[in-house]
Amino acid sequence: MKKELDTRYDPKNVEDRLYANWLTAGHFHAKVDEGKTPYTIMIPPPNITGQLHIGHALNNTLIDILIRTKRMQGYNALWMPGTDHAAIATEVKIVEDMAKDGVSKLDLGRDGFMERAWGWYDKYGSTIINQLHKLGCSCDWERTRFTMDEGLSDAVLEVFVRLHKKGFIYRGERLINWCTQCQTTISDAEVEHEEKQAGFWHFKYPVKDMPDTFVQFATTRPETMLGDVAIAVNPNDERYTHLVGKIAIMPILDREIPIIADDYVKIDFGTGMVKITPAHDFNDFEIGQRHNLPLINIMNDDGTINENGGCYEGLDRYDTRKRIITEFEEHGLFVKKEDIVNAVGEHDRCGSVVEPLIKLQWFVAMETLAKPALDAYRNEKLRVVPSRFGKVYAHWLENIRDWCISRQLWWGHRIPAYYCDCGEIAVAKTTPDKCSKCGNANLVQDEDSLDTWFSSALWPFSTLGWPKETEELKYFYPTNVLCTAPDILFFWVIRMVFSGLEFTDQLPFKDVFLHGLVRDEQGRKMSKSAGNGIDPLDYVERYGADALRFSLIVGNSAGGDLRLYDDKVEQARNFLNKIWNSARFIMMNLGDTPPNADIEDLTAADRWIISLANKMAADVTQNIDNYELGVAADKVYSFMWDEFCDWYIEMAKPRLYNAEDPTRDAALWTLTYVLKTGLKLLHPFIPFITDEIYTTLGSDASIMVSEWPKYDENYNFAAEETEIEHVKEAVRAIRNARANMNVPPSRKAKVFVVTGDLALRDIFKSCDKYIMALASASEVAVQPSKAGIDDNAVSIVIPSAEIFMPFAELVDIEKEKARLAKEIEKLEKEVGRVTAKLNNTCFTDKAPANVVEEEKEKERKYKEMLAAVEQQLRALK
RNA sequence: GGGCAAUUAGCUCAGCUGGUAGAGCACAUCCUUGACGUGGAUGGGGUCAGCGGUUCGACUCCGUUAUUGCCCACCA
Repeated sequence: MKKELDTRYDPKNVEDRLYANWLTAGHFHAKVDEGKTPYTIMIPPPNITGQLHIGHALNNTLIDILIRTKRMQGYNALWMPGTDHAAIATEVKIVEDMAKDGVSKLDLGRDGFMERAWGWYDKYGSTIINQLHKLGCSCDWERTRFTMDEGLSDAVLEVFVRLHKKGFIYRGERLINWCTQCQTTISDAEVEHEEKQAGFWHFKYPVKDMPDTFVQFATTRPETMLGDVAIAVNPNDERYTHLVGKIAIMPILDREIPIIADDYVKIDFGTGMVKITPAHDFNDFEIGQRHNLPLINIMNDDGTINENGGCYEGLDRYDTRKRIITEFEEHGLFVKKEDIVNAVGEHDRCGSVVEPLIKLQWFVAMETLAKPALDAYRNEKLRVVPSRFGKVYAHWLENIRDWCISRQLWWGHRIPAYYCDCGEIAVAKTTPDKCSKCGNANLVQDEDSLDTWFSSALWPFSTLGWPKETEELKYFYPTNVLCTAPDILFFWVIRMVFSGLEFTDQLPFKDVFLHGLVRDEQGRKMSKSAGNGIDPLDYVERYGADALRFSLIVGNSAGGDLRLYDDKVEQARNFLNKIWNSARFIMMNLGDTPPNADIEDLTAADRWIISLANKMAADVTQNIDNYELGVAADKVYSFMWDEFCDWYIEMAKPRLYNAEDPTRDAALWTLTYVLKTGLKLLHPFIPFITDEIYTTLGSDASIMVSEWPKYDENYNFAAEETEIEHVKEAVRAIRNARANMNVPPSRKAKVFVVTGDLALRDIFKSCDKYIMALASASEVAVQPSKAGIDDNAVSIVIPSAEIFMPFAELVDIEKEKARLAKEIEKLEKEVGRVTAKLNNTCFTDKAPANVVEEEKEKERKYKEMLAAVEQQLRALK
């Protein structure tokens, strides 16, 4: 049944309706099916705290393109969705929310807090997931998982216990990064270093029993002097050899500290003397270990000074800094302040300055685990796209340090360690009945929870049921590709790789496909604080999901950042409208029965466009396989708009408008066939409009379960491709000449096409109606010579022919002469260039034969054209 | 301090394995032709950042400089 479409495409009438249809039809759901090859992608689980932002939109559009393509190609495509509990990010939000009600964590207690947190989860946990529907994401929603699900939590416990058993998880007192704001430890990856202007204060300490002798040093953190336990110099520093072994006095506390020698100290930096504070600096910690120095912790968890700071106890760290400087000044022990640029570690969540503190924490020993992850990359088992990020991946693994996994938070997986009064620690998935050593039944579980990335590291297999050996796990795992932004390469990607290798003996994915950041029109990073964030749903509202998706993809390369703004989305919207109208046009001309045509019935134009579509299908498929999605989108875009709409449809019109035309059905068949091919290739990018058109065209089933176009040698028409190129060339030349003379399209002209080549004459004759339709010609005469053509006719030379248009009354002879002269100049230049190249024996000797042959052909052609134009110029009176 | 990118038309960006540069927007002229003015036709505009090198030939490979951006890093 023939249907009419509106003149404009309105996504509002389409998107929600189709999405509901897809859900009802169950097209997103992937079941284990040994008869099909699985293709799996795990969603990078969004935090339950947030709203969908433009980065999610890009990420999930990319994934959806891959998934939809593979699904159409016949793979059993599973896109597993889910969310991340995002320990600290969520806990901070919940605490803020509680504060509005005047309630604190301590008020509620652990159980009360968790209850409230789950309430938060119930309320907001699905926000982003639901917003993904709007984008058209074809996730298998029936399989939605959450990192704190029962199954995933079980996986976390299993992993913790196994790693502990193997000795990879240990508990120890180490220097860790402490956030005084969030009051928790954080991992190295969570510390951001930013270069900032900082003070660099120089002080001196007196030396015991050596009047008028001082040790002078500098620090960016004077408050840590309260924890100084030594002064170090380089053992080869002759200036200070006599001081090594002596005792310096830390004046405020009257603490006696040794002067030691250590290679770490650089002789030529500063005074060559360094204060050593093992409890508050990573380097100093190591030096302390080497020299058996005590650890003096001077700081409370909230950043105030503790009892070890003498009279500074209770004072904030920065107030202490100021006071200490003043106090040293008063004692004449302050030397000077320098302004330097220094990289200070800040917590990536809250931005407050991180303090290295000594704490008893849980760690994962990384050295052994990292090795296979590194090997997988080096042996090219793991492919990183774009490849440059592979180096970043490798560099991180080569320099990896142990991973601090305990967090002083409640929202998360509680560490399965149980303490007995006797000192015994049990690590087990469930609370042990009694202590295995002393039999005491009163075991107390560790208060801390795990780093949020500990659970997301297991995501590719925990979501499929691991540690249970489910059939889903066997079938869908390992996944095919992990698609995400490079900023979580260290946090997440690397940890999934080593976890996968350790627990499943397989890489969790074969490819890592990394994309860039979405920026605003000025190229700034989008952020809430800058107020330049774009709500993707706003674009969906204004232009539709397809337009947003397409604007995020077209013209972008893998890993590259992209700017997004209205113009771009409008461009995409216009493209959708173009597609829509091409379909509308075709449907208007379609009869009640579907058009039918055999290959023999097809004209050159039909074969030409079919051949292009055929090649494009192969090209685009390859681009998608290589994650060159921007290139793929670009190719279909210009095919559909330039070749199909602007050329083919226009060529088909005269045939459609003539009911008697014997090739009318062939044209209709071709139009439908090529449109469908284009729609299919576009469907992964713009799922809604393509399905709407496809089904309106008469298909009962959604395009998303149709077959992906494949290259078909039967549809390769090389000869017709060049034939139509000749015709296009002629049309362009005529249009060009007419535009030059300002001849309106309404004024038709007779066109003479002159060529000595019989085959070319046949082509032009058979395509005369195209030239008439496309180049405003009233009549096309194809002939072997110029016989009968007025000398003053406008003449144009193209490689395949000479074209004449008798426009005598319109032609300004002088202008025409000038135009031809310019043409001659252009051709002479070409001839000169090609001839020079061919006269160069280096070129003819060394260049491949086909290249030389091509150049010779060009030379012949240009010379021929030049001669023709020269003759025309002479002919003008 | 290292590492990695980018530098192509006025603007935003494509350009795979080396063979005389492309798109969108903007601009100019024209067209209300029976799908679309969210359209069509034609045109102007680039020594592909600079300098060296490899090559018959380089936007494309190598080196180097400059500018910009990102990542990593315990120099007190």
